[in-house]
Amino acid sequence: MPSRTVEDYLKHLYLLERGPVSASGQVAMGGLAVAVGVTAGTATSMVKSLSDSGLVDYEPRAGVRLTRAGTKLALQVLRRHRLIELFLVQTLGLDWSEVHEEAEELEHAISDKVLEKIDTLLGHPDTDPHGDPIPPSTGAPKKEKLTPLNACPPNTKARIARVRDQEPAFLQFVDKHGLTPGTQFTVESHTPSADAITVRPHDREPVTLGSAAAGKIMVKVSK
Amino acid sequence: MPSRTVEDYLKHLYLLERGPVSASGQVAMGGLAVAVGVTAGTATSMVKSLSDSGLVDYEPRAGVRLTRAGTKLALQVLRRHRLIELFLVQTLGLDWSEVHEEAEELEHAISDKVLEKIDTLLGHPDTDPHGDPIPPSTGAPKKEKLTPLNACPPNTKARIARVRDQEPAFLQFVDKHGLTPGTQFTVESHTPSADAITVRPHDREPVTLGSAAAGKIMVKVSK
DNA sequence: GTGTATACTTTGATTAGTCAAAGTCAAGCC
DNA sequence: GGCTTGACTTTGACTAATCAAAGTATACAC
Repeated sequence: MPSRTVEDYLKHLYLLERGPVSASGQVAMGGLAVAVGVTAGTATSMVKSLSDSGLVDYEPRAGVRLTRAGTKLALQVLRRHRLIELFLVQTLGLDWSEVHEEAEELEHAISDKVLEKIDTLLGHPDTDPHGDPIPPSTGAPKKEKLTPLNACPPNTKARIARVRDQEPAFLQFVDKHGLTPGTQFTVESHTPSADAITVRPHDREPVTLGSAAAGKIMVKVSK
Repeated sequence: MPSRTVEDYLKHLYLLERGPVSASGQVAMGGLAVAVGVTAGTATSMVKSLSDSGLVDYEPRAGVRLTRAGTKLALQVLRRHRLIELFLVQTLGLDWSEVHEEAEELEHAISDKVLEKIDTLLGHPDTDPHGDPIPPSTGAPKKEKLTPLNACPPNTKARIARVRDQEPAFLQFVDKHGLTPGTQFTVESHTPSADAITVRPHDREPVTLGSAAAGKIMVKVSK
């Protein structure tokens, strides 16, 4: 049974590997250290020990990459995290802006038995409240082709699929303007020079976002 | 925020203080070490540090006792533990024989916010699935006057109030014969020389228990 | 090509929690 | 009163995880 520390490193490695910043598939030590919230030296020594356990491939000064075994464990952690988030929102009625924090703790404490009960109770969902895919109990999550909102030209009709940020303030903003996953909307205008994009969610007032914010919102364009 | 180790020591100290074996109110180091599952030396050094934090009073070679602050923390842990147990049984449908183990982990991971949501969802219950009182969010649990089943003479009519054991096998036995908290029953016979007591739960077949087993079942005698 | 900034690694120290084994105290027994 | 026994405490060592600071490598700039 890996320690919660190990689980955290693996989880963040997985997210960084598939994240927007990943170029070569190798994750830089600096980025990992920031993600996990430790100093660079700590990350180096921990990665060496993960490497000894066969969970990552590590090339000094080049970067880290999860092995198959490491990826499998990371997906299990992510599954727990995301099912817990959804459970907290749907069953216990917490606000979606606060469940990420809660799940950070619970993901290391919950047993498989309880997790599968939750999965059943929720009807085997495949995304969490932020639209992030919930990995199945074995294997990798299926990936959908999504477009960042800041890449959508005017008049695009699409559906919010995913909000890639866990900042409570941002999530509350998104919620307030009806941009939660599942919402249909139309791009009203997009002015790259002004760094702004205006969208009108279905049945709602239009809202204008800066490009950085819009980049965190992934959408599924209607055919 | 106390570590989970500290929480565990405090919780066990509380249970030992009120437990059947407590004579002077002071808890012996040996008993504490066994309860927490560490060696005696470890218990000694941990208790010294709890004493430095003002959570216990410690007299070397005499024993330990929770301070007011320590008791308060212990009650918070116990509240979490017992609410989680009930939640796992009622909301997620786990078997009562297995929830103790699950709650041992979750009690250290759950936030106050989530706990209060659970409390509300369950309708502010005051006992857990084993009949153990759930301490209120502040203050001590109110205590009910209960009698151990092995102290009941024949023809006593009573209600099962509490089952003081967490062994899955015992709990499954109790469940199978309908001796769960809340059940009304009559004592059919009690033969101290044979160390046996036979009870008939309402609407069920009679069942015979040894004195040790019966001593773990606390009942509320009908007036 | 040499130099320097930046990213990374190494080193040494620290903390929490643990165990095994050696040491000490106190109670009761002869 | 001295001895033994068992409970407790002390000591020394270990592991996992961490940081700060010193050391090293690489890439890029010129």
